[in-house]
Amino acid sequence: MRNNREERREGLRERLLAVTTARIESQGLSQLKARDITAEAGCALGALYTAFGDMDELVMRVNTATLIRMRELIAPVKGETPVARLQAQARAYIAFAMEHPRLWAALFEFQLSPERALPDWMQAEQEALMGLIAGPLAQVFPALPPEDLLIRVRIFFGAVQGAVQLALQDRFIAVPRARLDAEITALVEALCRGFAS
Amino acid sequence: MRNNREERREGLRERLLAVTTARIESQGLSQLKARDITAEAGCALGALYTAFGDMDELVMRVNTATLIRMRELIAPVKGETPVARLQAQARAYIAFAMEHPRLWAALFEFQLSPERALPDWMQAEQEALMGLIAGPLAQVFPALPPEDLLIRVRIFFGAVQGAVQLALQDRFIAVPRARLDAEITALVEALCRGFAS
DNA sequence: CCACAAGAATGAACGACGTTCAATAATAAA
DNA sequence: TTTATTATTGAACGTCGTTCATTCTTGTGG
Repeated sequence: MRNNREERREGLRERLLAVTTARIESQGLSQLKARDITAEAGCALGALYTAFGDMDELVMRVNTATLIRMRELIAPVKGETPVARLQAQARAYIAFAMEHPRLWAALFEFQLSPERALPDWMQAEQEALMGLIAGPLAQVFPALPPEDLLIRVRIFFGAVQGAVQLALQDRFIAVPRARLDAEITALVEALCRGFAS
Repeated sequence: MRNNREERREGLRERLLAVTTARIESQGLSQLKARDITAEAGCALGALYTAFGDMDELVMRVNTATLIRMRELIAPVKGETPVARLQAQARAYIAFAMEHPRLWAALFEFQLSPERALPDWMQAEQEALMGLIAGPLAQVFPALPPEDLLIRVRIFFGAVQGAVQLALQDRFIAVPRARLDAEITALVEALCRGFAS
């Protein structure tokens, strides 16, 4: 049975992914150890390397799954206007970040070795997430050529992401949820109104 | 001679700081090793721990020095209006980030263990850097109460920082320097005009 | 049902890392 | 010069990710 083999292999992969996701969510990326993961998953240390190339790949699989979860949350968000839609999307982003702070933090705490290439499947998901705001942004800036829109999307996404990150992980100035929502909503409004279309 | 002792001790500290700074700048934070640093500084491995508590403290000293360098570059920047000044400050920030990309990246790549407190001297320098934009921002938003201004400063700083970071470290969409300057200048303009004062 | 080849799982071993500390060397005091 | 104090040293330690010879399991042909 070829089937049986691949099923077992896939089962191990899924168990490892689930355990790793749970451990990142409960203790953070920095506390992640291969020995803890395999012990909790009920397999040998070396088994991890039969399912994934290395720890980096495992973490990137978890992060990609996180990006997918975020995309599935943000994609259906609607709005009466393109701007209202972008604002609602930003609030959905905040909601996820506050609900799963360590999973969300792992997205940027993880640093791939500089010489290694980002896997296609992760790059694709990053672009898919950014693609969610490309549509509304194209409506807000109808005169912008496609290649300029790519840059604008990144500036926009980076601005929202950076503001949320600084607000949420600042240890000294606690920003209440409602206040953060209001600030980021205003931020999106400002970006849409203020940029040259 | 008490003097002689402290001088030697301080000399070692400065040599280690200089070597660490140079190594971060040339190879990045991820390639930093205690053995390399002490070998290049001409001291024993253990000597590092007579000068600094651990590697984290050494890196935070370098990062704090980087924050100081940035502040010294940004502080004298003037502008005809508060908004123009903020824009010029943002461009100075970009200039530093592009001139010293790995030193700049080390500022957010470094992650202090969650249970450890950020040292006062680093927190103070972070606040000093943010304080540079508090003045102009207070002029732009004169009606904002002081405690709300603290939050606004963080949203503002985070947005610029996030946009620059995503633009500079994106491996697929290269944003030319002139274009980044223009985008961030527009971003600052939009933030100042768009937010409720 | 058995024997056997192919593949998967195992965990001891490896090398690299940050950190520690008993031993040594250097320095100031007597 | 002798002695007490302090600074420096680098071997050793514990922990980590990763590898790989060995063992066990599984699917197949007689």
